[in-house]
Amino acid sequence: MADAAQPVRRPERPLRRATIKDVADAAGVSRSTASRALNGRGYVGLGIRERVQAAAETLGYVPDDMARHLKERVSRSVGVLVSDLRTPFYADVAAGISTGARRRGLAMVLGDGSGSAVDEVETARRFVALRVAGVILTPVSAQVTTFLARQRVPVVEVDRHFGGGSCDVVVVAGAAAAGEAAEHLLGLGHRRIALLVDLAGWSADQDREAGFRQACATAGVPVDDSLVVRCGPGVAAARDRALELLRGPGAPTAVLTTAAWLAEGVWRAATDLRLRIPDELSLVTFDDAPWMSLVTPAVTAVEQDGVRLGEIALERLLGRIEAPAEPPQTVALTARTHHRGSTAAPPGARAVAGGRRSVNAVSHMGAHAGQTGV
Amino acid sequence: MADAAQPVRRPERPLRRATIKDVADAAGVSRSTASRALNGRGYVGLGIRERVQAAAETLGYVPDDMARHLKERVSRSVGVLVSDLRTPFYADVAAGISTGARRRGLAMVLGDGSGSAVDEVETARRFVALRVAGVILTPVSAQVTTFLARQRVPVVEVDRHFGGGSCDVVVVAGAAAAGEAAEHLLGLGHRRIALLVDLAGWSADQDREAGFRQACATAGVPVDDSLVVRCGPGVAAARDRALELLRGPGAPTAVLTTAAWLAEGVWRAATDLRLRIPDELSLVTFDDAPWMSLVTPAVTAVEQDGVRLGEIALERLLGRIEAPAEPPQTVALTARTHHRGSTAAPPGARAVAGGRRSVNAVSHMGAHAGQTGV
DNA sequence: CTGAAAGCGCTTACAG
DNA sequence: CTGAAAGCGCTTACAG
Repeated sequence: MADAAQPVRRPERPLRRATIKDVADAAGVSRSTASRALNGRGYVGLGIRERVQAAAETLGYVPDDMARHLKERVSRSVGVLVSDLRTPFYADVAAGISTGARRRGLAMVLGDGSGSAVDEVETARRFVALRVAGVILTPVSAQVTTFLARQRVPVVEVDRHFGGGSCDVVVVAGAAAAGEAAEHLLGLGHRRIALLVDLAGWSADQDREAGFRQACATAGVPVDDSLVVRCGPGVAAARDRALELLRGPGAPTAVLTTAAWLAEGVWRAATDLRLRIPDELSLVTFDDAPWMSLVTPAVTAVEQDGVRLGEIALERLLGRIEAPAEPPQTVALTARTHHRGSTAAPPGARAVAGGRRSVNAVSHMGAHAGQTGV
Repeated sequence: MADAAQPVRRPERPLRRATIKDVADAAGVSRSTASRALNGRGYVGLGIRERVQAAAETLGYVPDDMARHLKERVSRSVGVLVSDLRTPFYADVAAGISTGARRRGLAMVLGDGSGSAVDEVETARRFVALRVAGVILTPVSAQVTTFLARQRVPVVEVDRHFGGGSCDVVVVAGAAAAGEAAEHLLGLGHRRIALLVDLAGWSADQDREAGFRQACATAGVPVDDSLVVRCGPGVAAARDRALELLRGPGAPTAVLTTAAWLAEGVWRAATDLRLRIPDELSLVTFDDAPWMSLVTPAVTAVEQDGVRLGEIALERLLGRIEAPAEPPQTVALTARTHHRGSTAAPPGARAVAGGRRSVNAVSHMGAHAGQTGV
């Protein structure tokens, strides 16, 4: 009996999280009024707003987005799916999206791929279950984009594309940058230039290869297909392939790589072979990484601004959400090249150049010399 | 009239996403039965399950997690808040959490701090609004943890701690590693060893400083406080401070840094000053980065396995969610040091060592020589 | 074994 | 200006 008479002790911090009903009760109003007072829509009596806000504050009330979303049918989150967060480029993309999302009060749900297409779709399914407003991804196959399209979820593909023009795409203008890199090397007098691309065969690498070949064709220099090598994944694999390449009889005098890890493989291989850069081997790469400006000589690199790519992708996604019916857009960012010390005329250029060109002539022609050969 | 007689054309892909009611209707059962058939709980008639699943498949049905969560009162997502995704260490932590989360079917909601405590709390509030099951963070202040604790959200602090033992913590055993690094340098004969730490003053850096001082004390070598320098944020700031330090009259013969970007600053400063490493300056750092094994000489570094840290943090969080009342735990990972070429005896060691020690004696004593001085 | 009903937390017409 | 009611999509006792 005594027990029954005791008032139930309300724990100071209830295990149950405060709901709008708690806030309404504390403020002495209805749930409707509390809701209106809190989110500022609709009329609310003088002084009521303050009272409700104070109650919310006291109770540490944080509205449940799930419930709100359920009612309002809108989402305040975006899904992001990148290949591998441990790769700085992808981390930068995620960082760019994150910054924009924070500014707009959006939550970012992030998944990183295991590389498998099936896992990607599984992650995308979680995004759909979470009812994200849209998805930004660096696709490893067409499957995710197709799945998401079927679910009517707006999609933006970053860095490479699989959708075949069926969704928005944000990339780096790789063909142009690869062309300029090739022209630079051709201008220095290189005739045997190797191109190392990711075995995965992303569209980004296809673009760059096309730009490379175009520049060579324009300069009238035939491309030796044995010098276009696909390798990966991972630095170790790249190093092995580079070792084969550089040690062979028809070794190139210059290498262009399409990713930082490919350049790292070449760098390590060159170190292994005691090949001096740039005297014996010139190196240019896509994807500027911190180490490239720390080593000696520093490596000439095409910067791909992942952060900017992410920011733009988010803008595109938001634009798409606003206007779902508009035709898909492809945004191509111009890449910036950091010219550093890893390129020079090929060894024995004076002799090899023969009737074509003297070393001095070459050096006067500058980065775009290759084009004068048209 | 004719119009009214026309059957309404159902769009092939309705704009409205399929709900469980659509699935139930298509399968000719009630919503309750459809729900049971789909999630495997409760009885369901023979053949019914298959029929419902087929209907779900056809309609591309993906259950709404928000609604499910609202009803079940459970969350299938975790919040992660790191300082800056562009810093490889934090990206690694996020990657480790992501991998574990994917395996467990959890979504990861990721925010990266703007560095400001206020923004951090704002992001944490979004996590609470999303009703995440728990939060893992690299805190910049005690505020977030306090806020989250008040909201009864389980928290794990990674890399550093502010909670004062009020929440779970997963860190690298920094004091021990710093002590070993100091012993290594002392063993080589260095007496003027600088310590560069992050100006931010994280607990991680405090630990390392303590380990460093302890090792020096044990070896009977007084620490010159002007050699303990706090700098940041950013490589440029670190480089400037390193320049001052290395150019001064009482310049150190060795430097220990607590982060990759600090080491980068020192490396650049040394390059600026044409200081030869390791002959004129020894360098040891925390936070192994790719460039450290690419430069010449390669840099001796204490590896902090961010990925592993993330994996363990997630495990701890899940453990905490299971057992909310258990006392908080601190997990300290032993750090692994990669000994490379950036350390050597100090310049003029033979002369300077004087009555104390000969260079040869030192080199025979190995990495732990410092301790023999006790 | 199945389905009608209740309810998770919220917001929004709508009636007063 | 306010509050009762409906309803977002889902699941789970519970009655049949």
